[in-house]
Formats: sequence, C-alpha cells, structure tokens
Amino acid sequence: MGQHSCCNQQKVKRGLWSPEEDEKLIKFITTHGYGCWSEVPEKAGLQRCGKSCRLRWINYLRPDIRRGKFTPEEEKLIINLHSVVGNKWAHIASHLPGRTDNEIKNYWNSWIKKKINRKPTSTSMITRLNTTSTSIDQPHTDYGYNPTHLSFLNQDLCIKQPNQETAFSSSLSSLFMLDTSGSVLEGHNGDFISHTEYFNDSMWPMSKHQIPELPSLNFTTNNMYSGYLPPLMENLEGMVHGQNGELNNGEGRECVIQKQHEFNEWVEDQTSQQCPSYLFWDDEHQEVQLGGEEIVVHSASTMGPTSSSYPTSL
DNA sequence: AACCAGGTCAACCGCGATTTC
DNA sequence: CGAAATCGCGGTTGACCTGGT
Repeated sequence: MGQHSCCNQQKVKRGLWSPEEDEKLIKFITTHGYGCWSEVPEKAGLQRCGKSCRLRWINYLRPDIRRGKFTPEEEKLIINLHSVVGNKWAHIASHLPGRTDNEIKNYWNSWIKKKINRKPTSTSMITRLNTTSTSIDQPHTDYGYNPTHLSFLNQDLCIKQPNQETAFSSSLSSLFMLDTSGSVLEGHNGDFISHTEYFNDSMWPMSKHQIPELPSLNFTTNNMYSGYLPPLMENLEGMVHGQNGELNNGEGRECVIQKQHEFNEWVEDQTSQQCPSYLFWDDEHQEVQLGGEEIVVHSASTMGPTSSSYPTSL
C-alpha cells in the first residue's frame, strides 16, 4: 500500500508547479480533456504523477475557479453548512461555485484557529446563566412576540425518511437545517427534517399533532437555521423566541443550535457582529442558550401562546 | 538587517470508495 | 467475483509571506 501506482514512476517531480508545467497541463486538458489522470502526465509531457496533475487542475488551473477573498455571504454559508455537515469540505464546496474544498478547508482551519485563540470560556457563560435574575421560574413574560416572523424554534421537528414515512427522531442528535421560509431543509444522510410552513397566531401554540402536511423540500441557502438538535429537545414541545423578535429571520439573522463545545469555537465572532441569535445546547444545565444568554425552552405543559423567558438584554 | 512567530495556502499523503479488468 | 487501478476526500505538511521585535 502507500504510493499510488501512478506515483511509482521514476523522475516524478514534486513540490510547487512551475508556470511552464501549468501551461503544459492547461494546454493538454483544454485540448484533450482528462479521461484518465494517470495518463495525463505522459501525454502532456509532465514529470508529475496523475494525482498531482488532477489536484493542480482541480484546485488551481480549471477555468471556472474563483479566487480571492471569501465574501461575507460565502463565509456565512460556509459556517452554516459546516454546522450541519462538519468537515465535509467537498460537500460544502459544492454549494460555493468556483470554490474548492481545499480552499474552504484552509479558510476554515485558519478561521477556527482564530476563534479558539480568543473564544470565551464556557464557564463564563454558565456563570452568567446562573446569576441571571429571570429564569424558567418566572415564565410567561410577554416580550412582544411577532408572529409574522419565525421568532422561535418549534421543537416539534419531524424527521422524514427517504421512504416518506414520518418518524420522530430518537437516539442520536439530529442534524438539521431549517429554512427560514418555514419549510423544510435537509438533514444528514439523506434524511430531512420537516417543519410547518409559516406559523401564525392561529397555529400557536402547536403540538406535534397539529403539524400540517409536510411541505415539499425547499432548500435555500439564505437565512437558514442550522445546527444540531439536542436529543432532549426532540421530546419537548417547546418554543424559543427572543425579545422583540431577536430570533426572527426577517432581518436575515440566523439561529444555530450547536453542541456547546462546537458553539464555543465561534460564538465570539457572532456576538461581535451584534448578531447574538445563536443557540447552543448546554449539556450540563440542559438548557438552550443564546449567545451566552439564557433562553428557556418551555415544555408543552407550561407553554402559553406568547410565553417566553428572556432574561437579559442582548 | 536579522531573526522569529504566526498565518496562509499549495501540495502531498493515506485511505476508503468506486470503477475497471 | 476478486484484484488491481483509479478516483476523491479529509488530514497534514512545509514553503513562503508578513509583521513584530
């Protein structure tokens, strides 16, 4: 094992590509295509292995490659997708035309390092949570829930299997992305999680029995919710919303539920944008938190139409 | 000017998946 | 059907760059 057969040839050059080599490869590929990469070096007159040629073409030379800084939209998309699929760089890259998995991976690793270096500690957030004056003990405070926006997370999410049988999630945490249009987004491994369409007053509060017929799959990459659905929350008929609709997506904000350790890696960046609408699941306290602040997830038995507990200003 | 540390990014490596023979 | 070849992916490396001292 080890070396690919294509790399066993002698006199195979390694390291950075010279402009001359690039030119040879471009010339060959544009005129002949690349049916079999192992044959490309010889035919193109390159002393490289086919694998190296393939990599050079895909990551650097192909004409539709897009170079330069990532736009805020691309960055946002990467963050969202990564929160759902993890280090599936090729999958993420497939949503960003012209970007390569390698480029995104490098970008993410640089970005991650920065986040880790200046991330807040989880204990500081927990301390704030514990000292906050309002909690689930003081429920049913009306903070002006605006039903025209999706200003909460309904935990009655169904996982719809490819065979179209609806089943509530069990066991492992479910990956989900929730389109802010209120429809459906994809989960992982081909599953997707459904959500009711636009919520309104008449639909609220909603139990899982009231969830209407699942709408068709409607994946959009803008203004999405994404993240992990903690196992405990799968059994709650809960709601989360913020003061004056902070969590609503009408302003293009996002809401992401993350495992705490994952959340910690990037919470600071989000709060620095004054967009603290990021949720994570605190395993220790069994609570959802928002940007370091407390959010109370009401169970169905305690939940009122506009009830929420949202103790501190954002 | 020289050195160092940290960041970036192109390229390589190893391995599982897929295709071909 | 199994082995070999090839592809494609994610992790890692190391050369180069840049800014600070």
